[in-house]
Amino acid sequence: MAKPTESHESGPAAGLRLERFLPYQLSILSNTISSSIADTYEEKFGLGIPEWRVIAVLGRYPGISAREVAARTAMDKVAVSRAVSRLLDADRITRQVADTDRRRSILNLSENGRTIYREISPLALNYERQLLQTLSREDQRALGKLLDRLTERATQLFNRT
Amino acid sequence: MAKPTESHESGPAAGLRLERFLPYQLSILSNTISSSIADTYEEKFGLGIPEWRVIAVLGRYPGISAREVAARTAMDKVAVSRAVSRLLDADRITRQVADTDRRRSILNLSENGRTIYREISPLALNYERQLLQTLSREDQRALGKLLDRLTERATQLFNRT
DNA sequence: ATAGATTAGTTTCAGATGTAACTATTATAG
DNA sequence: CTATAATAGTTACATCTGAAACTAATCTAT
Repeated sequence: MAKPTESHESGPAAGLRLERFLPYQLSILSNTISSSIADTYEEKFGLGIPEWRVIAVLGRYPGISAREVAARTAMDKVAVSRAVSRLLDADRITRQVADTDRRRSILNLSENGRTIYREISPLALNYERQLLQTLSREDQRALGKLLDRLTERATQLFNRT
Repeated sequence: MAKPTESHESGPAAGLRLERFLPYQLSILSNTISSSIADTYEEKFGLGIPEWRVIAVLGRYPGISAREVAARTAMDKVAVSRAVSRLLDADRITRQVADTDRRRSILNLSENGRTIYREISPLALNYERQLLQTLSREDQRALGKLLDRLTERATQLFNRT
């Protein structure tokens, strides 16, 4: 595999190297992690990431509506609807109609779903721990802050037309 | 919107809060940034992210093959193939057959493609700059290192069956 | 030289995803 | 009250995407 001649470019584009470009780096990192996790969820529980997110949030906030699930998972309502319908099919959650507002659903983990939640949560946390092991405590804290700040900033930049 | 009762859970799953879960945070951040950028590329140049990545890498490494593009963009060969065929249709790149190996293609930006590259690169870099503005120089450097280290680590963890 | 294995790239099929349209219900303005 | 708007959730459609099968060319071992 011959090393390709690097362009002797200069001018406006000279600084753009994909592998140093933050959005690209983030995308690679996020995809690597997500697909690694997705493989585990899929293999062990037959769960996709959207379904897993719904379970995670229902484990923590029982009885919320699909709308609230969407808000807490950054999924859109269509994705939630689909995930919910699969989880219902597999008897992993239950749904009732809210009697105060009959448009609204009340979602809960079924016994089955709770079992999955209890089994999968430690796996998730363990995976995260393994990832973070490569960083010092201090770096871990720093990372969290940096990501929070960037997320806020990205949302700002995104929301101006 | 009533605040949902928080689960009084304890035990193995007690620590899992989605919004503090690194894979989730990364996914949100990456998606926010990517879709913000994608909108710009799409609106101004009619380019999707895969096409943009191919252009970016060909701008820097003219004459490489589809296989090498894939290696440098972390796209799979199918995605590259599709991006290449769209770029060819739009006359943004050229393709010749390598005479040393007639399976291999030799890809280059067309004049048209070079123009796009020159226009879009500064936009990309500018967007990145705007993002990073929220961080001090030092934090920017720290971020880069942290992401590199995590990426390496994630690849490790991912590649062991 | 030639059979089998590898590699580059494309095509196909099936499932995932996003946008917009739609249904049912509740809220609001007059 | 009633008409209109707004909200929760689902469905339909069109596009995207990944995995696997496929084609063509090259390599390798005998």
